[in-house]
Amino acid sequence: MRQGRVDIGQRSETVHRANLSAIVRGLHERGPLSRSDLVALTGLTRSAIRALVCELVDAGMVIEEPALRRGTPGRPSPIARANPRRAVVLGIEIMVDSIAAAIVGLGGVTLAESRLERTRGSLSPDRVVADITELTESLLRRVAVAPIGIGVAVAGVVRRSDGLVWMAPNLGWAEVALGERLTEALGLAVPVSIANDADMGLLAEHRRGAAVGVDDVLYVSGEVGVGGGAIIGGRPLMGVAGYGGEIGHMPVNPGGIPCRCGSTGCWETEVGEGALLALAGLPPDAGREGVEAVLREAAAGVPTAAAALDHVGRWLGIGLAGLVNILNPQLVILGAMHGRIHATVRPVMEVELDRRALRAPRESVHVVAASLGVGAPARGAAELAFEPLLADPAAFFGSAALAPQLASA
Amino acid sequence: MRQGRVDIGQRSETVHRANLSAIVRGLHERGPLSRSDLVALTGLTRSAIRALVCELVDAGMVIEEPALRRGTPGRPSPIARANPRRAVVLGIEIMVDSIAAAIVGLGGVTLAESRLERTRGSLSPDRVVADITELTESLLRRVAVAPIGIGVAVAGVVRRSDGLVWMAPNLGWAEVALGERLTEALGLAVPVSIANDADMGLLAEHRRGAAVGVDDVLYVSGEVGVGGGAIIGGRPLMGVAGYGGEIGHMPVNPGGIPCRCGSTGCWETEVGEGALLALAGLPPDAGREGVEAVLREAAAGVPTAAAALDHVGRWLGIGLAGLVNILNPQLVILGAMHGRIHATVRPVMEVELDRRALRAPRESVHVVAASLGVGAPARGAAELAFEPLLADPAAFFGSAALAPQLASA
DNA sequence: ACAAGTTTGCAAGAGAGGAACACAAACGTT
DNA sequence: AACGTTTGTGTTCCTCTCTTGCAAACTTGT
Repeated sequence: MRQGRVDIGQRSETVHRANLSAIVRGLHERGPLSRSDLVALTGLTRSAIRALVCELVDAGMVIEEPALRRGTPGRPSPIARANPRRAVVLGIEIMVDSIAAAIVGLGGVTLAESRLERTRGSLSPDRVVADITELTESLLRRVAVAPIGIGVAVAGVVRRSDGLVWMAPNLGWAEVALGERLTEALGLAVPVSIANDADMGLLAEHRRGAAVGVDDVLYVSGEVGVGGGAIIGGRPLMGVAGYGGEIGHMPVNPGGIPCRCGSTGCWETEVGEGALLALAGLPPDAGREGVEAVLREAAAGVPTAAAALDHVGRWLGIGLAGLVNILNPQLVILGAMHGRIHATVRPVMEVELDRRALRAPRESVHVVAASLGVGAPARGAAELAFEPLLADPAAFFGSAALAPQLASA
Repeated sequence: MRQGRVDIGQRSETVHRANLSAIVRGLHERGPLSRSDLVALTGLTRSAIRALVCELVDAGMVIEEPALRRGTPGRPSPIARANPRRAVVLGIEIMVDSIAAAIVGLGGVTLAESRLERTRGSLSPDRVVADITELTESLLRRVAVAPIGIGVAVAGVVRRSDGLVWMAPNLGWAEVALGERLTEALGLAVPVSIANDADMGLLAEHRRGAAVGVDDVLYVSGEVGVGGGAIIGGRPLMGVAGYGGEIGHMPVNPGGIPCRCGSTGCWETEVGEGALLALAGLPPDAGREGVEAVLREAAAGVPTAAAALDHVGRWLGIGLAGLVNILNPQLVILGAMHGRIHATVRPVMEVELDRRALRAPRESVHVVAASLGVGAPARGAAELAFEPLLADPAAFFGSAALAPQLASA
């Protein structure tokens, strides 16, 4: 009767699950909360909160601390806090020039992290999988807690369902079954979720950065390519297969420069790192240092550098205008290269935005630079890996996370 | 304690509400279902379904019919069907050249409808409100049932929260408080929801048309302007203020033709009705008949007409490629003018789409013409007006909809 | 020390769906 | 025409979960 599909009917058990979820999610996302805070957050009664919190304490998910006097009248309310060592996840990022991994505990605490710098273009799937295995095993040895999930952010177009990396031009990958390969290589019997790096950068900003509490956010992250992600109505924009958010390849100038995707005049050809470096007369492989050099030169009054930034800023505004009209976000976050040039190009960008976005959506949007720096995708990937636990904490009551069960050990 | 905000905590009452909602929504969207269908749909037990259906029958929302033999073994299951006269809504559309209203009953049956043709540009807010009042009162007199909600689709940029029409260039409106004015003029003590016409056309297609069961849909509807809407992950893309979906004003050719929005090279300037007519050498006010003339001429081999369609088709593909990359929809529905020219321009459109959309999202998308014709926005508006009832049927158990309570009467 | 205000803890109560059983109706076979 | 099989209803009792109401605990301010 109850086949694989989602049953929309609800039962008392569903209620309990949802309420446990609300508490754990609240503690994970907002930090420690008193019981009365939880009453206010959920709208449940004190008795219900008491029972639920006790259940979570018994399961080890939550630690309750005696109380603390806040100078307000009334009996002080005990503080509940997520137990970071009761459930940890592994957040991994595979970027163009580095690979990083972090172990994050419930509540969002980073317990350990490590990064390998790599030169661009030298990242074969085999090598990456080997690097990640090594990073991961050393981190897990250090922390000695078995993770409940693994999230991976990768700079490419990813099918969410099975973690197939359809295309990652900057890594030179095509159709790499990264999900399968990592599951096998790590040998940990937990789910591995693969996602796009920009989507994960956005998730990190939404949980821990500039977009906390904002339900309609657009994220633009320009590294070698221009990636992006969006949160619409509080939920990540994924699309039917999880390929959504590839804003770098929207045509903004169809008669323009050929793009490596096969089209011409994609946004990426006008606002990508390559465009900025080329206009500034720097070699295309100058990378992040090249961008810094352009910013320095422009500040020093070098005309080509200033013109390059002007061009990129202008086209940034043009593309954002379209996206603002389509998505009506409350916030636009510029990450990576675009975050770094934001302060400089802001005036020209806003000229185009003012001119080309419809007045109504224009007035409801703010554009800011990302607040999290390097490592944001890994943190977002960790949040992704936490999602099953946050959605149904009771499903994890049984698993004793404290016994490390490494693949090699 | 339980202030205005949404409490995320659940209680047994929530479960009951959700289950009633699932049943009513199922009957409304899918048509009559047997009790055992409802068991399969919800995953609840027979006992629970029985109790819930009986409750709905007692409230008059649902009519249960004896059974009917279907030639399958087993005891026949009684058929539950939504009672169309127990709850009706008013769906209204304000388009460039006509105003229409329909009374739709629970289950999606149109009980009465009426349309006023108007010449373009002659639609002042006062006149429109008066026309709607008249249309509505005559329909309500005919049906003699008081509506539980009113939905209005209007060809303009609308703020959902209060029904402010921020801008409707084709009607010549700016900042018209349509929600307030209609609430007052109609004098019915029920909520009036205003929305964009394309969003409502899409909602109609999603509930009753080509997009039934599809959770990621993009809708493009070109009339005088080019409007659009999207459903992402099963939910309408609204954005922070409900302005989302204004795809007509994404810049696709920033050095191109000035757009009436103040920008240049908006998609609308390349694929709007105005562009087609101008390229075909017809006057800009030739309207829908002009488009038909262009299609006829092209079929007859007139070069300018063919070239005009080629241009529009090509740019249609270019813009769709960007949108497909951004949203990764499963289905693109072309409504209004774009639905009519779809069959003709399909080849060139697909050339651009194949070339400019990334392979992964391109392969997961189908482009089709709208399946609902004239009147789709009004049907969508009716669905919008039903939403509160579908979300919480029990809240409407008290109200006796059968006593007509007209404004004038 | 006392009053006021807030929160905890506990026990009883109410709402809602689940499980199991008996029974009913239709189909196909013998 | 009688049989068993299948599918589904109706009913009763049970379990789960949150709410209600009351007394006690704790802090602040007078």
